[in-house]
Amino acid sequence: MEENLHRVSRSPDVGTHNQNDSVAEDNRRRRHYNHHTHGVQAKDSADWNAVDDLDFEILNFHSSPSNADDDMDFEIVNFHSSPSSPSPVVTNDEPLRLPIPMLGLGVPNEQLFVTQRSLPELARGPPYFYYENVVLAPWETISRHLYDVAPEFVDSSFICAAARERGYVHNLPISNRYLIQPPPKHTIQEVLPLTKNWWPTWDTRTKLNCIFTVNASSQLTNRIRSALEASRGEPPEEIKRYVIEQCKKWNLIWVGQNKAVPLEVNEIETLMGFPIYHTRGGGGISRAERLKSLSNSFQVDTLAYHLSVLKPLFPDGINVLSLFTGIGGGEMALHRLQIPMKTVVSVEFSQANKYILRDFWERTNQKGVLIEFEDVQDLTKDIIVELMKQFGGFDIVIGGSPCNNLAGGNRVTPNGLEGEQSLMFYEYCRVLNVVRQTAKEMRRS
DNA sequence: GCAATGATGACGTCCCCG
DNA sequence: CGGGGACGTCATCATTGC
Repeated sequence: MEENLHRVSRSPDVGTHNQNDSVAEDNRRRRHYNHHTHGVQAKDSADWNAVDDLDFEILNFHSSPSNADDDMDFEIVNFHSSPSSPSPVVTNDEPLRLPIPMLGLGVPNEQLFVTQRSLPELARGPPYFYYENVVLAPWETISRHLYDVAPEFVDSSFICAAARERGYVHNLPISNRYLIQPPPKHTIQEVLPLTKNWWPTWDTRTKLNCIFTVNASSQLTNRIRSALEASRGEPPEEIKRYVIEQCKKWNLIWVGQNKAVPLEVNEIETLMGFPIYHTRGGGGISRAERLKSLSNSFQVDTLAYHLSVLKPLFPDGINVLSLFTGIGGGEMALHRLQIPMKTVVSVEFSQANKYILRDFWERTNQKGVLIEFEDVQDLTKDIIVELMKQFGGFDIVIGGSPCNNLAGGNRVTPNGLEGEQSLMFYEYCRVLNVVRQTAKEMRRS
């Protein structure tokens, strides 16, 4: 398989090691990074962004709500790349630091804004790429395979009512981003107003945790209700602690007196930025499949915020290569941004997800062409080149590769980036390289 | 009856923070 | 240093559907 080439070229020792060694290596590296996480976080993340020697301007806004125009007190901080790391390239020894809070290059209504960044030469210019994965992925390796572009780490709880910590590696412009309207509600109680009637005062949650594939059982709801009914009035601290713990663990919401239940499918659809019934796909898709597909999806508002910079660049529409499409979070973002999709070439293994995307495509009366592939390995170099000649090239390659072997919940096959599903990352790289290389050749001729 | 689908609970490790 | 949180997988029953 071709991704072996990537793996062998990754570093001299990996090809001969088994998976456990590779995981151990990643763990060792992560511990090493963790050692460096103390200190000024903003500076750290800026340094990691500083893949060449240009400085960064970070604006910290402290605007007072009364007279925001006059009283705007902002400081411009110039961070220089550390003299101890003269190499402009992200290497194994370069520490990975997660920004705290996880605001990426800035999100609406928050104080941190990075107004410009410099990309490595190889990463600059179209076609654009946008790659996503979980925050605990081995980003130093991922970044190295994506032209050394530093990931943008964003927690979607700054944009919607559910947490979703993700890293996004992309070469998009970053100025003049905007949210699609209407902006998502920021709290659980706003998104699900009926819960307000039943939400106990001692449950102080306003945000949901990350949405997973696993679902709480109805037994748990019964256990919680029994525990609360046993005490009339204010429950004792011990009961409260137990209930809160379970609510957080299973993302429960209050829908009745002492009734804490798991989220319904259409509630998750709303939280993830999809219209309700998006994953119904015209029927025939089980509830379990819908929940799983949703938990694996993009948060659409977050994605659209990043992609919004494309709107003025492609007034006539855009050609999209969508890898690991899933339920079409990228397509939904572009659709809600009203960026016409002239062509979408989609790669998706799951039959249910293909139904969902096809149903979305038809239901929203898309004028463009939708071409589907099942296996990313069918997207050979020849086929990619042929598609590009047919449509005049792709404008963006978008996708989040599988995280099964990287996710914290996986206790069976936590094999890291070389795991059976997660190594699909290297296929994203392969395809992206072909697309960017071919685009370069097409421009020359 | 049988197969397909749903429900349930057990399972470990990393990272961060207070 | 201990607690909480993270795009999950599997075997085992129970239920549904033909």
